[in-house]
Amino acid sequence: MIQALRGTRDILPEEVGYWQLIEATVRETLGRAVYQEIRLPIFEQTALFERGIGEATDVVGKEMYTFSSRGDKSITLRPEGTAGVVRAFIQNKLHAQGGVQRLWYTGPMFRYERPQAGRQRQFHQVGLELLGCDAPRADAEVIALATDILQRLGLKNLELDINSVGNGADRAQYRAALINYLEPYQNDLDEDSKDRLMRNPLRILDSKDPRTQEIAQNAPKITEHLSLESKKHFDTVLNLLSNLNIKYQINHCLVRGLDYYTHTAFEIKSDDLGAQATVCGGGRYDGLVKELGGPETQAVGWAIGMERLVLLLQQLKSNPVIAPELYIVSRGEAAEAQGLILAQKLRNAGFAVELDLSGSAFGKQFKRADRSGAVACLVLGDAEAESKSVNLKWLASGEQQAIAQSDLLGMSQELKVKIAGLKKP
RNA sequence: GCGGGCGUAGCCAAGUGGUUAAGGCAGUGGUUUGUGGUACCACCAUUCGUGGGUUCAAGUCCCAUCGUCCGCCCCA
Repeated sequence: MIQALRGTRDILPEEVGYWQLIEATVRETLGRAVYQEIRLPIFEQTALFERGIGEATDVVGKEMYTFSSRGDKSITLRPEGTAGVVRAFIQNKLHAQGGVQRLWYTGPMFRYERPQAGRQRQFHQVGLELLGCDAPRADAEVIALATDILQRLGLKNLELDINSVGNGADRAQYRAALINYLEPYQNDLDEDSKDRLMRNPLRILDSKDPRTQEIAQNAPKITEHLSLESKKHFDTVLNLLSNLNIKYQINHCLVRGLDYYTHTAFEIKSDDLGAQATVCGGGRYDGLVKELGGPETQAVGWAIGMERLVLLLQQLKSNPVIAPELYIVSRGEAAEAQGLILAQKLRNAGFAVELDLSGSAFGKQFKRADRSGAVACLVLGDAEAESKSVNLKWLASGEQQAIAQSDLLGMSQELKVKIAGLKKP
């Protein structure tokens, strides 16, 4: 048997209701904030990610699906969305429209990793980018939209962690201070952290190794090494969040894994997900547009992991099912033909109609009608076919009434009201 | 990439070397050939993820492989 590749998954009808709920909530919430959807290619030139995300990051270093296409061009399945949005922003000269660009996207991303709960090789994100604004209000708006979406989905037990990684100069200065602090402890650090000491010392703060954590505890904090301007930006963002009644905690160890982040970095986490706890991650990336060849453009954004959101929603509510309102039971050649026509007409009139195609005994068809969750049956046998009528049977009460087929559509308003009243919530 | 757990029908499972692989849900047929929801009856794995091996005998032990889950790592 040929099966789906490791780390990929089928999303079956029993699960897809959650996805649709998330998509509808995102579309509505972001629509109200006047963000525009953007749809982008799933693969790009490898150089886009190498330059955008950073050569030293794990994502670029060991997790990309990279291959050469005919003609030797190196292409990569996108491991995240921001680099592509920025590429499109530059290529289509969206900056020429002036003002800010508010964009969102959704779709599959690809990273070659060991699969785990909440972690696939093909996974899905919905993400948002606000380009062309350096005001702290932009950071706050973007974070508020993320918490809105999660709240409207009914999710509880979420925590917002926030930190500032400053601008390039702040970071260089902090990096030196951190290395200076860590060097005496070099031999006490875990293996990964030793490797990172020169390459990417900020990530050491994130280590889960107990001894390393102990050392990191007393490390200098980046917020103490920010320039006045950076500090002011961070404080303002925090203030604005408080004004919006958004609870946060400053996490001095929060350092995101992609190189392009500047100033604000944040994560929304859940305790109900195991090791892959981050539902939403994002931050400001003031240097990326320029780095990729565009004009100097400040920007801020985030991405939400859809699979992780689905996992949380599944703990909260059952999958919305699509039940028919009307179920058509028919038997006999003429009746079956008429049933098909009625089904089409009723569907066009706005009813959810399931047609029993089995041709089996009436008893069996009624049994299926029951299980389908339908409110009423339309029954057609030889007698009804002969008289061009139909038996309308209400399944809860068992009441039946004979109706001329030609009268059925004229009654549709009345039927809709009655069905709505009888529908199971 | 590293370490560990698991893999019996569509789903949940019992089974711990002795030969017919429990049970439940779902499904199909019947009691009921024009009327359902209940009940009862029957059917539903020559086979235990896959491939090798050990043994007189393997779902049960060993090896490999695939998948899945947990942790590391990474991140959404």
